Amino acid sequence: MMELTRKGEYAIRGIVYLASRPADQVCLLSDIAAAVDVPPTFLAKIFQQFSKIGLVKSYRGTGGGFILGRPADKITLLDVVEAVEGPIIPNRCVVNGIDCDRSTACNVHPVWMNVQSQVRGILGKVTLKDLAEG
Amino acid sequence: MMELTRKGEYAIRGIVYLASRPADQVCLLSDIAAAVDVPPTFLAKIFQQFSKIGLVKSYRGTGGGFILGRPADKITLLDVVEAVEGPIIPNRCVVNGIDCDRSTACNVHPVWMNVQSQVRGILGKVTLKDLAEG
DNA sequence: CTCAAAAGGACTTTTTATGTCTTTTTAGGG
DNA sequence: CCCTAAAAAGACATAAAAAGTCCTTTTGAG
Ligand code: SF4
Ligand code: SF4
Repeated sequence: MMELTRKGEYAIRGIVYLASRPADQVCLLSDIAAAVDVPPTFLAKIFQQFSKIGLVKSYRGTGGGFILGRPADKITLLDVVEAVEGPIIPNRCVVNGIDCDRSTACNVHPVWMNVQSQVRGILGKVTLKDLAEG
Repeated sequence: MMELTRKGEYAIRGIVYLASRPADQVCLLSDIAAAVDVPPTFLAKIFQQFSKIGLVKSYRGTGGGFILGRPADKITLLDVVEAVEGPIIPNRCVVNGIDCDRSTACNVHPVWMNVQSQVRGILGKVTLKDLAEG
């Protein structure tokens, strides 16, 4: 259970690679895709999602490509994962507001809240800078 | 991401209910299913899985049903979840032996190992006894 | 022998994951 | 202004997993 999808794995590989390049250098999607071994059309979709929420900045047309949307130490693994996979939700009932009718009396509920909190804590402390360097 | 499937949720509800009953009382699957609001045929499959690995003990024929396979404080939430959902695997590369060719040089890899370890730690410390009582 | 209950296996349906393809927009350079 | 490069957008296509149903078989008590 709890398995990251390929989309998530590809997303991480792609943006970590981008973070490993000189910060001011615009990278072609096709180059990134080749470097991290991901189908280019699929990676394109992923980077479109990144672009919408500002994780990367895109330039169109000749000489276009991608750069990070902010410094690598200001983007966490949690940002990246949640961008493409949605929020970290170990169980439906941890979604704010939308909880099952049992949640008040349920002893399992707090366990999932705890899992969510711990996982978010771990992923939120790792930045692209950490991942791109050694 | 990391969402428990319905099967997992149903599994927990079912076995927690069983743990809340007197330990020596054989419970009908149909009663459990009704009590926790799960399709009986689906819950049957789940309890068959439990039975195979000894989480519950089953009795067939007239007067048959299910009881826990061992005391409620010796069954953890991790046991239950892994029984029906398989091992806790945040990413493919954390499976022992089966790792991607990048794993040695990959900085993300240890993060997933950490996530796996934390989640297993949390779920492994919660027993059915904890969940069945208050 | 009969009835009750779980076990097993074959199916079906729905949803999610994993892509591809085509067209459109944007931008730079001659 | 035109041509070309590159990302954005949207419509598909295919495959796999999730979620459940149905039918038959085994087992056991009375
Ligand atoms: S029964 Fe408990 S753990 Fe399950 S969805 Fe409801 S509140 Fe959450
Ligand atoms: S690239 Fe790193 S995180 Fe991704 S599967 Fe390989 S070892 Fe794991």
